[in-house]
Amino acid sequence: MTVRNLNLVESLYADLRRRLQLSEIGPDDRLVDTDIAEAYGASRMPAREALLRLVAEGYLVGSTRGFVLPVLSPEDIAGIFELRRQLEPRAAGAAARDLTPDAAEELARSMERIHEAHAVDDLRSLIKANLAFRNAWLGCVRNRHMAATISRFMDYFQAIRLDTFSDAATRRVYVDALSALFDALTARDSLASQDRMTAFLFAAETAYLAARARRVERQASVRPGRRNNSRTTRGNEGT
Amino acid sequence: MTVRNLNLVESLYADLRRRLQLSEIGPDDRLVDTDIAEAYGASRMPAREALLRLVAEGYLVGSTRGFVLPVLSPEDIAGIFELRRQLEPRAAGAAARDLTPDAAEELARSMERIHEAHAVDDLRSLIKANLAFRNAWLGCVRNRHMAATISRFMDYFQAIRLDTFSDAATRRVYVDALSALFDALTARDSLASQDRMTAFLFAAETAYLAARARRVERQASVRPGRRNNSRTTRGNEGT
DNA sequence: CTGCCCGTAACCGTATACAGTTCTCGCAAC
DNA sequence: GTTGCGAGAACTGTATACGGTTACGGGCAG
Repeated sequence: MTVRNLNLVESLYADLRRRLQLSEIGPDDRLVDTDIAEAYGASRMPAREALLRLVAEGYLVGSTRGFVLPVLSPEDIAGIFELRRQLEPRAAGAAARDLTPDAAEELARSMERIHEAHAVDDLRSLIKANLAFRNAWLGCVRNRHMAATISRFMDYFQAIRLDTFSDAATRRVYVDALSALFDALTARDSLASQDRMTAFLFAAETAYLAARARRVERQASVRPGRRNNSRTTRGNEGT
Repeated sequence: MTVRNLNLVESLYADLRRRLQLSEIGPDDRLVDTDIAEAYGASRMPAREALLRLVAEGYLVGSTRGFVLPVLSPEDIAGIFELRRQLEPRAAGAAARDLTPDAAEELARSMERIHEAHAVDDLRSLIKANLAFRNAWLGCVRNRHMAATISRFMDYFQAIRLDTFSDAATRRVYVDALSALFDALTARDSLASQDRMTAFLFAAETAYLAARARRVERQASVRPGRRNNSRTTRGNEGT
């Protein structure tokens, strides 16, 4: 039991990250090391280390009562999207150039699923297909540091994906922009891919800000003041 | 003893990172959690967690015999510099725009120290002044994610700074490029800062590659084949 | 002298234990 | 009904312990 396949903390980390990407962990969830450890049949340490790693990477913040999702400030959001605009157009251009046939097929499949899910309001499927689409083109980016960095900044927004996609009109704009990007990528047109990625990012930022506004408003109405629930977020964002 | 100021692993991490930045930890050093723990009067766990965090961020790789510096492949180097070229010109432009008087003074002091250290071949001082220069302008970058990301990718190259600076001719080119950047920054000229940062990065890449070649050559001559010392690097670069 | 083999020590990964801190909830007073 | 307070639970941070794996080095055979 001591060593199953290889490295317990690694698999715990991977699974937690997957759950974050799939939006399975929401803003109201609290992650506690003992719970996770129990769920995986491990002890506290591996769970704790996996959580701390997620904290170090900015996916979670520690509080005195479990680990929770960070609340991104408007400055954070603007900053992260500024970064993404610096990196992703370039990466998309590279992906268009180095696109493999397999990846092109995967992109097409994912795009198809995105359209379907969008049509029938299936948010879960939409999130999954969106993730598959992302992984497909990022997989063609040769620069692994570039791909990893982009992945990381994308994931900051995965947590409230459900909110992002809940509004059909906003979602429409998002899907259209993605569709245009898809065309450029599969045409293997680097320049067009760059441009459309830029456009897509602006659409994504708008969608995110709208979702965030809805969420804040909802929270304000649900919680009529009583008991300040201010997280003692002493998180760090280290790096 | 249990809680000194706040968070032991945090201070261990910070100190280790500082030592990495100051090139105090070289490619031949092996970091072992028990040693570090003892040196700081703590137990293994905090030391271990600090080390694992450094591994997760790509500063170290774990082996079965302690933690060591990763050996960057040519692809890694090219990739990281590609990233830096995407980010740092933009950041330098922002810094030029938002430069504070304090920061300008600090830049001037650092630049002075860089010239002095360069003149007298004082590599340690050069590294320190170089770091101070970097921190001064990065401190004016409002986008904290941008600044943090840049810092991180810069630090990948700190480990063999001594080698980078050991050759006077190479160093000359490096310092000249930095000097040009300094002029643009203190003139608060965003466009010129962008351009000169781009030029500086090419100079830095050249310097790094030259240093790396020297190091590889030196290693090859010292170690006449015998006993492959291939680190079992199962490190990951997670992110 | 050289190459192989095996014992040993070093080091990692995981588990368990304990102390300190902070939130929560119930209870009592107003 | 509301508010203040205190005991206990919950959770984190750190320490210690143990088993397993792998590199290292000395001894023996060739």
